[in-house]
Amino acid sequence: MPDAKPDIGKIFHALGDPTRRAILDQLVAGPLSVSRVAAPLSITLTAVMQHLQILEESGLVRTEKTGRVRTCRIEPAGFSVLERWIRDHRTTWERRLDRLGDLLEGEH
Amino acid sequence: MPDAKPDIGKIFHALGDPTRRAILDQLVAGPLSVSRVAAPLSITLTAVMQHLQILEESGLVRTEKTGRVRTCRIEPAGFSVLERWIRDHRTTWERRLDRLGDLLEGEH
DNA sequence: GGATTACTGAAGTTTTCACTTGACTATCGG
DNA sequence: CCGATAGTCAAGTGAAAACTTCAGTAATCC
Repeated sequence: MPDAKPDIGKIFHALGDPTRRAILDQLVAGPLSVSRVAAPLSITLTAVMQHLQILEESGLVRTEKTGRVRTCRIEPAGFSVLERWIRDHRTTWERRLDRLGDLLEGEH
Repeated sequence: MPDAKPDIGKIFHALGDPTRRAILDQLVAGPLSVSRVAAPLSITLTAVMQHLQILEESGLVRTEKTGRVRTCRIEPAGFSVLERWIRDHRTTWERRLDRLGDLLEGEH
């Protein structure tokens, strides 16, 4: 099972860590092998793999192994989930703020 | 100091916890006192306060005490920071995907 | 003013997280 | 085939996170 169901909690948790955000920033420039992802980070390869696993489980990254090298790339679908969550929540409270606005306007 | 500087790491961390997302969902319907926020959650008032503090430090929520009751409300500015982060990152990798598309097109 | 309400503060506990070490497996190059 | 390369597995460590309990304090109610 390559990636899991889109769970907004996992996505936020994944993005909560600065190292994982740094990994994403690297991958934005194009797919990379695990060692290449690890190179600029001052932590062990193992730690990087653990981060990649969390990113993959969140649906933000997809990885694929060919031969002995595992290639990691951004999974845009994961970000769509995130975007949708924010859009939904924002419109909800904007509606609420609008109602509040109407209320205040009716007051004077 | 009511709220801190917008730190995307703090925001993601705050949103990573299901209880805190539940609190936000409540506040979307309008401002509430701490006890009212705590009522539907099966944890202690103290725990709720700790969550509220994290939410406030992330800039997603603003609280204000009048008399003996502290009122909590959503802080839309916090969400703007989040929105901007996503938009920025999304456009970055969309540009990358476009370049990739051009590349493939030029190949055959 | 005494009880109640609404929160606050300071511990202490348990779980989860980020990270390491060290041993191990599976390719690839010569 | 042999050695280097690329990644994987299984524990273990230390610190941070999410809770709890319990003892305050400060407003409000009667």
